[in-house]
Amino acid sequence: MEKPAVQKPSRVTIREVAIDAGVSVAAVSKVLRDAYGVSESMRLKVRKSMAKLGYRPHTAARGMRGQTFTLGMILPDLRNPFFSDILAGVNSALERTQYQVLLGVSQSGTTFDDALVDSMIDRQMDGLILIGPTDQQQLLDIAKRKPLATIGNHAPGVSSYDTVNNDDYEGGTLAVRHLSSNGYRNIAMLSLITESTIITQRELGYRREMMEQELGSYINVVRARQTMREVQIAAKKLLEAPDRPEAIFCWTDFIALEVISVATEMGLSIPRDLAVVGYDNTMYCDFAQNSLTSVDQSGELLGLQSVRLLIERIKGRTESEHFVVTPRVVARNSSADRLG
Amino acid sequence: MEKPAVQKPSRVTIREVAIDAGVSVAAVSKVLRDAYGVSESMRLKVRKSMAKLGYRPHTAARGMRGQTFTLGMILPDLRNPFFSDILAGVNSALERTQYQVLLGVSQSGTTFDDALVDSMIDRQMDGLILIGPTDQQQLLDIAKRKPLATIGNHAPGVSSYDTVNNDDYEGGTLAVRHLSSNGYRNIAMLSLITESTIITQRELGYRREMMEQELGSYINVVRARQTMREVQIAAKKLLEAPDRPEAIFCWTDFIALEVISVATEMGLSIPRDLAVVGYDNTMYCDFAQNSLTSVDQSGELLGLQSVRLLIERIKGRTESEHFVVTPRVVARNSSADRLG
DNA sequence: CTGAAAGCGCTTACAG
DNA sequence: CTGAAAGCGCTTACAG
Repeated sequence: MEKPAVQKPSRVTIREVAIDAGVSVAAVSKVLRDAYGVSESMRLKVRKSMAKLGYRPHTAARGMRGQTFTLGMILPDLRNPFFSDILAGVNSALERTQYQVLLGVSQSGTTFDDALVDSMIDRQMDGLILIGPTDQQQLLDIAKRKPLATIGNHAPGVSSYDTVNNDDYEGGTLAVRHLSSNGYRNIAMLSLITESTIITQRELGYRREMMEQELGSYINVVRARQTMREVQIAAKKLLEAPDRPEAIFCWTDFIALEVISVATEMGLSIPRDLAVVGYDNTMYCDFAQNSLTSVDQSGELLGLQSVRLLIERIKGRTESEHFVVTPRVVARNSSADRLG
Repeated sequence: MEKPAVQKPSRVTIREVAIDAGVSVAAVSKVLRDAYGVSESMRLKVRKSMAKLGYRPHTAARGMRGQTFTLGMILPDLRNPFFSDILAGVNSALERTQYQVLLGVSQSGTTFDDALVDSMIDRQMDGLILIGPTDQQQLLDIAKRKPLATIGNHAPGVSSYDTVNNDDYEGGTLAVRHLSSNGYRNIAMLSLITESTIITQRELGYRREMMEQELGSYINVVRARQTMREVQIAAKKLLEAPDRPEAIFCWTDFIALEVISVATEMGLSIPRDLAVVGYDNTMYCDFAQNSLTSVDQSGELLGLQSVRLLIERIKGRTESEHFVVTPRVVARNSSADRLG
């Protein structure tokens, strides 16, 4: 390996701060960590020297013995604007702390990319926020190694890590109730091929509420992978069937938009010929050409809570917390009242 | 600060590998780094012990003296699916290397959030890929501290860092040429309030080609910030003017979709009453309800090249490289031929 | 309250 | 080709 071209302008270290302030290296370290056992006058002196010299703690060195004050967050992809909402919440929770969040994107399917998880642990992240996959064995293994909080993974019985979720069962219920009260009866669900507990819950909510509304004979759950091609095929199949549904409840907005696209290309009109409801209430729902009704699960709140719980756990909490927020339907034109 | 609850299962260190393999610690380090001066037999022995013990290098410790094999990438936001294309290219470039990429999101406007940049440097990232802001002074300062490559920043004269871009001037030119050849004459541009060189180039290409097509009298550049509200206001103002444009060229897809939304709500039909062209050719262009013509700048290629250049620079290259890819128009219904 | 010293897990000259 | 030793910039018991 050749010599790196980086010409380090010799970083200011804790030692130089100590000399400048006329105190010991240990003292500076204590001030840095806000540890107890330091007099006010020393604290002031040290802070002054830090500012004067432009001292910045060296994260790798801190990580060798203590914390890195870095949280790792893994997203399943970067296409779904829902993650932008979550991140907004994460950032606002981090604002007044020493922590920073660094993101990784795991392209894999039902589990997190082990290489990425390992790499975050190798980099001494203090804790992990994992979004998406719900392989319990993997999550339990990770929780053994690092403080962990998940988003989008129902595991109410787990004690070794924290979870943050919206009530997906309720979300499925609300979607059906909304469509039913707007006059739709033949309501299908376009779901995801996955082991994910959140998808399972949405499906369950859909099924139960269909029964509840005495629409049990219309229950129809079609599952597809999260690729454009597979979604198109699934949507076409639904729309070309002799008992074409009057409405389709989709597991995420992204997919709902694709369904609108397929329906439009088939000459169907939304919502006259077909109503569509999505999930996540992302910004694309608001566009007039979509005007997509969607279940809002408060991404920002989920992000905020995940950070709060994770930092608590890093600081020593050992019992688990499982935070759940109630979703709500944001009605738009794509599911307008049939009679209206 | 309380004691962290992490029960480290005592990581396998380089020392234990050395003992197991019956060699020195230095030897293991050399094998780890693929450094020269190690016999084949020793290399084999060491690798075997590493595998047997499940050794994983401790990134923070490596970072204290050498490299961390971590690249930092900063995105301006998570809403634009264009960044997903870039990341796909980044990942495929990284596939056969030891490097990993970690993402940060900087919400600020015309410069990168210094706190985020500093934090990546504090964390001993080996190099940085920065997307978006183009404050030259800031970029030059960063380049002094770390190997740097930018995406979406034209700086052909700079020698201290590398740049990767599409030819935004050509992109602006192509958009106008496409619209003009499809019969549109009164073509406005909806641009971004920014110092960004890529926006400047797109505007310049737009203006020059309008002149070239003898449409100079129609030149009209309106600038707005990247918020829904401001874009709506700007779009409405354009569409309510007495000399309403026949076509609007938007600086990114995202904004183009919002223009379609505003136009649709005003009762205008796309493309009969208004043609729209976007930029980035993101996946949302394909939806039938959008069917948005867009300038494709090959995000994947940009991501790939940025990694290639950055790693070269980390390995010691000091002259700069400025990679430019030629964009192309992907025509869809939103700009269909007026006569057709 | 304050500080000297050991040590975190590596890499890097430097001898051999 | 191989290894002993110093050191990267911090934190952590442990004395004082």
